[in-house]
Amino acid sequence: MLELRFIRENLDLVREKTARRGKEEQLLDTFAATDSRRLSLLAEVEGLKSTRNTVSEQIAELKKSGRGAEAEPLIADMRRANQRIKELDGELGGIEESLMGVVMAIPNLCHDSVPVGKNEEDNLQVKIWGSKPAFNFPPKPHWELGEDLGILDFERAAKLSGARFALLKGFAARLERALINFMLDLHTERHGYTEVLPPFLVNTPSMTATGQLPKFADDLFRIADHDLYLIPTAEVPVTNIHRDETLEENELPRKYTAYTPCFRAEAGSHGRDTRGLIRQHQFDKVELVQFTTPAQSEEALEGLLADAEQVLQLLGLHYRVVVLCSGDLGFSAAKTYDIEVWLPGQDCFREISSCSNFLDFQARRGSIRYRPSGQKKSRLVHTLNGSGLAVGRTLLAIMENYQQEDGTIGLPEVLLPYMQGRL
RNA sequence: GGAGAGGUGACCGAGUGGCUUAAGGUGCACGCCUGGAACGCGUGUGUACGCAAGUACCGUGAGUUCGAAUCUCACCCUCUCCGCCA
Repeated sequence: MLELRFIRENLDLVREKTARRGKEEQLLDTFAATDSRRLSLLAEVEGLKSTRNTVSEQIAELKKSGRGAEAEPLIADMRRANQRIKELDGELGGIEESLMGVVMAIPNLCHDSVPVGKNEEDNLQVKIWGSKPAFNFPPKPHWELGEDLGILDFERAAKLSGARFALLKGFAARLERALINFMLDLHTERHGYTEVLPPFLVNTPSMTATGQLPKFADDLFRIADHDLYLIPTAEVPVTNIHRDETLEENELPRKYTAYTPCFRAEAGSHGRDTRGLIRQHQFDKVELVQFTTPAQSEEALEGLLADAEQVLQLLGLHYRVVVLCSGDLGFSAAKTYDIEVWLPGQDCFREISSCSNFLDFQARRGSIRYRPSGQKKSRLVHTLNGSGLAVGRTLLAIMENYQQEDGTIGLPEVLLPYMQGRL
């Protein structure tokens, strides 16, 4: 969420930056009208309340000094004033609700280093690492490899749960677990993150702070009869650890890593990526989350990206980094790097990590602050997060990149300690 | 799920209708004192909205009242005991 006063004073800038994302410019007109209506209502009702407070004190004085009778006309006045206050408060409540609706729907401002563009075709490649592995046989997609080896079972998963679920067996299940441990060990031991294991169900305020609600409820699974949602990413519980808190400046940056399963309804993606592990309702992810001062966040994004890249480098997987253009940027993000891993079985790069700087957009929604050393006024922190990495996609990338002519799968050396040294 | 106790500022803790402008303490910041420190003394110490005056905020939401931290109702959370359970 952007600051109310900032939008009011920079209406054209916000309008222009929202337009760069290619959406919802008319929101800003609604904002302007609703905002000024709110301000005038506020002035009127606060004036009345101010009077009421003064008069109530007078009434107290009169009653105390035994002149209760003289208070009667004042009390009658206040009864009338309260009528009006009630009306205005009611109207104000309605206005504020719709204003909130508008402000919550305005996306973050994109960072000036973000290329302007319409969709993913305008994303800018900023780095490429490694090279495509050479095969002297036609490489297969992971679903064929997995079904042939009996380690990926989509049919039975469909029986259990439906489409977009997978049953991992034997080597695949073991490899999934190995990858989780490998990633967590790397980030905690070498990159300075603190490991956390958060709840996988969160409430509405948590989903609202990170930006999934109110706009994107359709993407979430909700628990019937409870104010609880299955998390679509560990970003939600981990960022919310410090919701409604004030941190000390010397505690920043704070870096957390968490393994969680992630649950996504994938509404609106019917027919896309229907085969294999690419797009599931449930998948595992190791997430990186950072809380920083405003001065630190730009550099922190580069660091977070490097931490995620390190996983692929150690696994020996060919990848590239793209910076998302304005039109492809997520709602809450000011800047996002996607890491895309090479998949020889499908002859393309696919997203395996998304690393974003949210500036104070989430911090304002969740009231996450820090106190600059020696100052009494607190400020909003900056939040960042990124996948480090999506575990399911890492698994399938290993399967496709390390496949052998006989249909078996090799292993990156760094995983051997996690796989008891063998398949 | 049942019974009981409780939720007040960064923290502890007082406060059952109007000098509460939330006492007192701890912590923290700044200043004085000191060769330097401790002790002591003094000052300050939240958030949101608003250009400001000001308004709102004592778990959340409704209500009663001229006036609510304080009274009423509902809900949420924490603790103890019981039941159930991995």
